[in-house]
Amino acid sequence: MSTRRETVRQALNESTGFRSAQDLYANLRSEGSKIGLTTVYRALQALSDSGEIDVLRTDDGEAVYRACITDTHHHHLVCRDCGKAVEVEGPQVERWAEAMGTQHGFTDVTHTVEVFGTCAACAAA
Amino acid sequence: MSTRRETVRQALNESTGFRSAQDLYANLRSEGSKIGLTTVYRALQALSDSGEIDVLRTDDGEAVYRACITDTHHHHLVCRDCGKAVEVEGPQVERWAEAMGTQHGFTDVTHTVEVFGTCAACAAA
DNA sequence: CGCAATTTTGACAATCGTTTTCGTTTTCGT
DNA sequence: ACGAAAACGAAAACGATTGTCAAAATTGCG
Repeated sequence: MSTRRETVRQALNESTGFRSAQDLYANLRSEGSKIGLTTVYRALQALSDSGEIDVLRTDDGEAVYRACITDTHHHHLVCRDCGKAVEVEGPQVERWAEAMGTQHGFTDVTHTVEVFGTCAACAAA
Repeated sequence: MSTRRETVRQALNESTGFRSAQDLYANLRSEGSKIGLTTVYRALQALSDSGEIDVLRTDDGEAVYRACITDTHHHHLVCRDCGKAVEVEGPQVERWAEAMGTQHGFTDVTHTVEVFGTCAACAAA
C-alpha cells in the first residue's frame, strides 16, 4: 500500500462531488505535493478496480471519480459551472428503473442517473 | 441538406445498435465511399444537435451514436452483454429531475439516465 | 545494519479519439 | 453561367489517458 495512493484517496474523500484526474492532480500540485500525473491516474485506477471509488464519464469524455461516501444508493445534482454537487435520492427513479428492466425481460438491473444544472450562485454571476 | 449527412444518417439507420464514429467511417470507406473522417464527425454532431440521433459514452470514453426511433425525450435500457438497447420513457424521472433542480436552487436542469441489465437472451446463455 | 531484489514513482513520449484549420470543391440563387 | 456561401477532406492540433523506462523508495534476508 503506497503513500501516494492514500494521498489520492484522501483528496477524493475531502471532495464533495466528482473530480477529474487532471483536476485532482492540479489540486495536489498546488498544495505543494510533488506527485506526478501518471501516479494520480494509477492510483485512481487501482482504487476504482478495488471498488473503493466510482467512475463515470462526462459528456465530453472526461473520466470523473468520486469516493463512495455513503452506502445508501443516491445520485448527484451537479453544477455545470462550479462543479458543486448535491446528493439527492429518488425512490421513484429506483422503482422506475427496476420496472423498466423487468418489463423488458432484463435481469440484474443497475442504473446511472446524473442531473446537471446551474446552481444559484453561478446563475447570479 | 448535404448528401454526405444523408449518407451517415442512412448508415446509422441501417444499424441495429450503437456505432462509433470510427466504426461508421471504416464501414463507409469499405463500401467504396470517399467520405472523410472529418465529415463523419461533423454529420454526427449535426444530427445529434438536431436531436435526430442519440449519443452516449462507452466506459473507455468513446462516443457512440444511435438513430432515434422516436422523437420524444427518452432513455436507454442497455444489455451489458450484447449491447442491445431498448428505448424507454419515464415521465416520472423527468419530473423528479426537474423537482430536484428547483428544490436546490438549480436552473437550466438537464439529466442523463442510463439503465443497464442483462437481456433475456444473454441471461439464457 | 547492509545490500540486492522488487516495487513504486514521475518525467516524458506515445496513443487515440475528436476537433480545428485551411485550401479546394460543390451547391444554390439569380 | 457566375459569384457567394456552404460543405468537404487531408492533415495538423488537441487533450485526456496510457506506456516506457530509469531513478528512488521500500522490502527481504543474511
